[in-house]
Amino acid sequence: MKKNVTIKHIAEYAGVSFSTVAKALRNDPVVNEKTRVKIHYIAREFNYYPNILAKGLRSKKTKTIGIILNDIQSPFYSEIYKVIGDVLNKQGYTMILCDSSFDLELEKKNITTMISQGVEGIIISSVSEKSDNIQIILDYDLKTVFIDNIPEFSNINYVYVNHEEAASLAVEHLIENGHRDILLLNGPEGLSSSQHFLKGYMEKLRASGIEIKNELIRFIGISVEESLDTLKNIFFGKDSITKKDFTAIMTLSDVIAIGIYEAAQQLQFAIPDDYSVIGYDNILATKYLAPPLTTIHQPKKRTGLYSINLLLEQINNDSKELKKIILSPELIVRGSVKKINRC
Amino acid sequence: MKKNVTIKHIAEYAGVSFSTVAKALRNDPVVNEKTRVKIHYIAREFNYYPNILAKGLRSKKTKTIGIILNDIQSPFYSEIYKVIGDVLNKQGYTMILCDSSFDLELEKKNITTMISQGVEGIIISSVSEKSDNIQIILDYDLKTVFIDNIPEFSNINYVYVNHEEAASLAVEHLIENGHRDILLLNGPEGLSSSQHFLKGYMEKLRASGIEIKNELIRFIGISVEESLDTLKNIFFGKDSITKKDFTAIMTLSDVIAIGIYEAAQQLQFAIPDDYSVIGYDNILATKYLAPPLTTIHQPKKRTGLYSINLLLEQINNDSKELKKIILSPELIVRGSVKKINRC
DNA sequence: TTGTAAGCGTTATCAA
DNA sequence: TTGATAACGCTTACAA
Repeated sequence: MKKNVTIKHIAEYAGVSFSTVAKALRNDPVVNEKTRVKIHYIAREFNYYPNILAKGLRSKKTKTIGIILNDIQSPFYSEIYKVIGDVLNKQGYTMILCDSSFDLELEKKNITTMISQGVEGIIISSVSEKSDNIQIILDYDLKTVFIDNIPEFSNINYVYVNHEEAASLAVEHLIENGHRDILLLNGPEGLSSSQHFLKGYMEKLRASGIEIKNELIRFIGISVEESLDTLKNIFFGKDSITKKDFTAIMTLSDVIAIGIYEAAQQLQFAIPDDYSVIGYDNILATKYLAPPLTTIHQPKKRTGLYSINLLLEQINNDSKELKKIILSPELIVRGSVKKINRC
Repeated sequence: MKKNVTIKHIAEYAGVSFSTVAKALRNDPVVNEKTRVKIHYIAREFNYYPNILAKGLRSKKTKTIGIILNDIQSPFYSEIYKVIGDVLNKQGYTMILCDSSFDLELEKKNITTMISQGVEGIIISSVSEKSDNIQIILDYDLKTVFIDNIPEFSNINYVYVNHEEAASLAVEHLIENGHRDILLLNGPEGLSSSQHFLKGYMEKLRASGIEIKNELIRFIGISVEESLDTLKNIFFGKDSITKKDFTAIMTLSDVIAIGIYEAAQQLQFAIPDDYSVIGYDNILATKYLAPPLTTIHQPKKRTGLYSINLLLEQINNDSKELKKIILSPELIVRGSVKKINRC
């Protein structure tokens, strides 16, 4: 790495003191117009890059914010942080992105790293709703917006899409189409989204007078593979239920739903003729699947926008005011649910 | 933000000097085992988070690396930086992610920000192959691995998937299936990937004795929308060509191909009966589209893995050795190409 | 309008 | 084995 050009070098060359350079570079009106211009010119000539570390160390302004998610590859999250990144870029902030992979230890490491890095704030989709990790954030008084779940702490900002309502919407649509035995391919059991989703599933079923069967509720990782494996086991008789025990499948994520499409190919069943399927998230590709996936839309762009605006507002106004935003999901009817007549 | 706990606070409480604390925290064997343990204990009690800014300022080791891409939301890139992030996390590095949106000015800003942030190295998919931006990187002697294109500078590390070969593979497959009039929905004209891809397209056509028609070559943004718009214009007679002028479409990206699927829905044509389609990248969802998309696979995981390993190697060994890796794409035949008999 | 000096939280060197 | 001190590059009073 080449030795860095600092304000001292510029000062020396310009024949002024380094604090004058500092002021000139910040366009402090106190400095003479001529010297200001000259110093800017020299800085440019010398390829001067201000050292954010030094700046941050002194002023506590690092112009950096952290994003901590459980799966940065997921199209769901990437749509969210895309808009966050755009806003940040416009405001001169940089974004540190971390993946917790649904792991509390990793999440803890990510949080402490963020603190060590001196971020001005974070947006986090936490692994759990009441872990010690959240306490770390609270203790440190780190400016934070939670997304995708609602931690069980009152003094917290969040932007949340109502997963319970989403599950309710899905169950309702399935029931309207004659389904009663609905296999739920949920996310990991420890994940709060899974719990909210489960709650919506159960309550809607109960409200409709349909018996809840525990064997139809599965907690799996959010991936094509785990979804596929689950169905394989069922089809190959390695499971407590058989392929006759349900007529519809709903999932916590479109990615899991895609796993069902893969299973359909491998196990030779038809969607929606053999099983109706409803996903969740409404990621880009779902519209073009065969058949187009009926799913529950999450307002991802708004989640991103609201969360970053909330965070920036807190940072800029040093505000302590709590903001809680709950967004509603929306049913998108396409072609993966079929009306059936029960005997 | 709460006032930070520093080694000075710990030192005071422990009744030792702060430099002893520093050594103890780094497990320097020179310090007495008892004091070492005591200091670690206190640090933990006090919620001490080492200040990376100060550390970086002093030691030049920020444990941070930067990733600069043209579209962080793209499933293609996200698969790449997912593996990069995993490796980084394991090694105690953090990742700054920036989006250049195919814009040279934004890219420049991203690069200078990275430098200002004191990253130890960057992985970049540059907008162009010979911009001043690359010169900035070279001038600063910033440790860098280029991906997804090959800048026209000799002293550079890269991991590149041969786009020319990819286009060639696509054209070949189309020709084998009887197609001669192949609409190319390429990326932005200024993008080097587009140029490589174009070259492969043209050379394969030429080698096969097929006339190259310039009207069949289109440079568009990599998005569903622009792809859709292009086809709409053609269908609505707002273009120099008509819908009869081609029998197949190939694209620089699966995302563009998805735009064709959208167009098929809106404009009521059938894939592959009316048009054969070949994509590029092989992103997750393509396998489940209707019909499953025939595409050219890019080894994304390997691109990520090789590039981060290359970079880390450079950083850790302070090596100046140049490494150039070229990976080969691979044709994935699925259902979106149909054999036709020309009259 | 410009310069001086202290300090941010570390690391690293040298002395005790 | 521990402590004092300078330095990293910047911001920010305060003095000139």
